[in-house]
Formats: sequence, structure tokens, C-alpha cells
Amino acid sequence: MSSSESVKSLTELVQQPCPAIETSKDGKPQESSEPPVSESQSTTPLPLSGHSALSIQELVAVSPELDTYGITKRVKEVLTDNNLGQRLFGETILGLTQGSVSDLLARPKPWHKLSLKGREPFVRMQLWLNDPNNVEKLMDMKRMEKKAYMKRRHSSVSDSQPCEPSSVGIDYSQGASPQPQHQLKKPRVVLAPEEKEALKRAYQQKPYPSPKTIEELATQLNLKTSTVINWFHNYRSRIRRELFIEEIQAGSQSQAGSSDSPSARSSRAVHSSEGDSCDGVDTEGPPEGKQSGLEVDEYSNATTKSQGGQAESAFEVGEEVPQDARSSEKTESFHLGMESLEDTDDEGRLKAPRQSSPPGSQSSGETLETMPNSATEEDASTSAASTSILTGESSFKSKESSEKILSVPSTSSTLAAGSQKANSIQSLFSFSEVASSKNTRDNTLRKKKAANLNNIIHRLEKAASREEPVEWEF
DNA sequence: TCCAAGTCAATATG
DNA sequence: CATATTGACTTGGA
Repeated sequence: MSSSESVKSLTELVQQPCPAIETSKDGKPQESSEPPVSESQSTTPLPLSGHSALSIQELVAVSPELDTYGITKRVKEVLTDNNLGQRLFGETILGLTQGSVSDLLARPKPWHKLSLKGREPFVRMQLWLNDPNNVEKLMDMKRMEKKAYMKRRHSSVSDSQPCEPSSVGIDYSQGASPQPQHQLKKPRVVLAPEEKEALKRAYQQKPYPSPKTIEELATQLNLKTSTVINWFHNYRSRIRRELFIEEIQAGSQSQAGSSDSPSARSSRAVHSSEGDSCDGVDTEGPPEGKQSGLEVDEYSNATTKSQGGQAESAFEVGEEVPQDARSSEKTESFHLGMESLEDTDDEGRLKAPRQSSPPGSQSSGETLETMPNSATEEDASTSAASTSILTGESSFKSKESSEKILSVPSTSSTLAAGSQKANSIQSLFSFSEVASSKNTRDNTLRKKKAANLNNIIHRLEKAASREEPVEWEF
């Protein structure tokens, strides 16, 4: 019964552009003339109480499309203007930790790409922005926190505080920790730059590595399998996200007005809307150059660029590529160069802080043990690649080349079926940047896009296994 | 099972 | 101190 009505009012509440805050510089074009729906029921701060959570979810369910980018922008303004931190805001208003808030504010995903759960924080933020007392409330919280802190400092008694989890063992050896026996702490794996590089390279060749491949990678990098798996998951989704924000920014700029329903891509067959951009093609971004055209013509760009890819061909043909590049066979082994780490040695790190020692034996390490400087000094030309993934492998500018290798070498074996078509598709994209010798640094962006493209290709291939893919038009 | 999306929480950086 | 990054975990969908 009340549903329809309450829903409506709630919706309006959410939509409201936040009249209170004076920070609204840009001001939204749409001003709701409706006086605030004094529905009150408070602003339900957090799930703490428990009785409010529900309403939020309902709200999310009926919420109109929100401008996530705009919301985060305003939130950031308000927070900085009032010297309020993300931690406080996150914990108090969103019920999230500082890190999550930071991430959310820095890289909001477009509304239409968010799940119900993912929309929740944005609805909360909007609600908060609409609350005339938002800042004050937070300030109060801040004060209270400070007070509590001070109190604690002066008297360590603290009756209402369990005194944290510290205590306990008091003195641990801390230094040696000879045997891995205290799993309670888990050191938190920190991948070395070289390891990340190797993984990225592996990703570019195979965004979705098979279990077997993952095993190999793990072994060769001396990482736990789960770490490799997690890394791929995280990398994939983070790359995807990077593109999202581009999408948002680009969108908000060029085509502002118009109907507010950017979402609905409504692609006939593909709901996945992965299409979010096949634009991936590099957008040549001069370092920090502010210029850049935020046009949406990237597509044209893409096409143009793609054809320039012949340079790549040279690469393909070049036998430089250590063996199997084109004839891999069963043992798909890739070669990820460790990339010379500049001059500075490198040896040391090998023993990263993690103690990866799978239960039981294992020790397949063998060759890769400590390969860094040892072999490969420069022989590379031939032998090297054969086995270890991490070998220095410096046969040639691996850096650049490998970065845009995207051409899944042979591998016809794996995806047999749709592979062929996929190949053609790939050819369409073959980027290949010719000389990028200039700013070799910072191709990160390009790299990411390329990676994403590969990702997309992979999906297409998968989807293609069903029917004739030839239709794709980009 | 795999994957993606959200998060957490440790740690890096500023 | 604050904010940013990132490996791992959780949840929910095929």
C-alpha cells in the first residue's frame, strides 16, 4: 500500500541535488522545485542500527540513475573543503573502510555498470549530500573521536574499550620466525616489480590462463597458485575499471545534456555490453599532456591506427622470437622477460618475504632457481627461452615488443574452434605502435588498454564458439 | 567449478 | 596524520 508513495518520495529524495551545500559550483542543470520531502525517518547513517539497512536497499532498488562521477566529485569537494577524512566519512556514512572509499571516490563506475550492491554507496553518498547537516554531523563525529582518543591517551584505563587485540603474546621473537608455524598472521604477499611485470606479460598473452598455465606461472615465479589466480582476477577487474572511468569522463564531457539514460546500450544480442569500449585502442597520450581530445571519435582513431600495424608483421616474421612463438605445441611456454632492471643488480630480492612452501615437497624449481643474472647474460639468442619464464631474456627490446605482443602466437590448439575467426578479429586490432622509443615510460595506459582488448577478444572467442562471429563490426 | 564485483585490510606514499 | 594501492576474501551468478 504505502509502497508506491513512499517509494516515490524516496526517489525524489535521492535525486535531489543537494541544496544545502554551497559548494555546488557546477550546479546541476536540473533543479527540483520540490521542497524536500520531509519524509524524515532520518538519514539512516549506517547499518549499525540494523533497522535502516533495509530501506537503503529498497532505495537502491528504485533509485533513478545517478551520476556517480558527479556524486563522487561533490563528495570529494565537500570533504576536502571541510577537512573531513575518507576514513571518517567511509565508516560513518558509507559503512566502508578508508581504502574502499578512496577507491570509490577515485574510480567510480558508471551507474549502469554497477550491481545493486555496488550502487548502495552511491545512494548513500547522494543521500548524504542532500542532508543539510551532513557536514556538521561528521564534524561532530570527528570531535567525539578526538575526545575519545585523548581520553585514552591520558588514562590507559579505558573501561569501555577491550583494549585491542594487541596484547596476547607480548613478546614474539619477531626476528627469526624460523619455521612457518603461525598462520595466524599471514604476512601479506607483496609481489616484486619483476614478478608483476612477468604476470602482466603473461596476461597479455593469455588473459584467462588455464589452470595448467597458472600452475606453471606460479611455479616459475615461485608464488602460490592462489596468488597467481588472485592476481589475474584483480588485474582483469582493475583494468576494466580503468576503462570505465574513461568512459565516464569522456561521456560527461562531450555529450552532457540529452536524455539521461546513457546506459541502455541495448545491443541486440550482446547484453554483456562488454562493448564498453572496444575503443581500447591506444589513445596516444603524450605524457601529462593536457591537450588530448576528449572527442568520442576514438573509433575512427582506432581504425586508422589499426592498419598501421604492419610494423608488427615484421615482428611476427622475425625469428627473433625465440622458438615456439609460432609453433608452440602442447607446452605452451611463454617467455616473459624479466626485463633488465636497469643496472642495479637485482639479485637480492629473489627471496621475497613470503614464505611459499606448499605443503609437502615440491621444488620443481630447478632451473628457475636463481636465474637472474646468471645465465642469459646475453646468450639469450637461443637457448634461454626454452625453459624459464623469468629468464632475463634480453634477446631484444623485449620491453616494447612484448608489450604489444597481443598476437596470440599460434595456440590454435587451445581454442581450436573459434580461434580462426578470432584471429581475424585480432588482426583488426593489431596495434603496433611504431616507434615509441621516445616516451617509453608511461605506456602503462596503452598497456592497460591493450590488455583489456585482449580480454575482450578472449570473451568474443568464447562467445563465438556458438555461431558465426564474422558479423562483429567495430 | 569459474568468473566478476565489492570489499577488506595491510602497506605504500604523500 | 591522510590518501592510494593491492593481494586476498566474500558473495552471487552461470
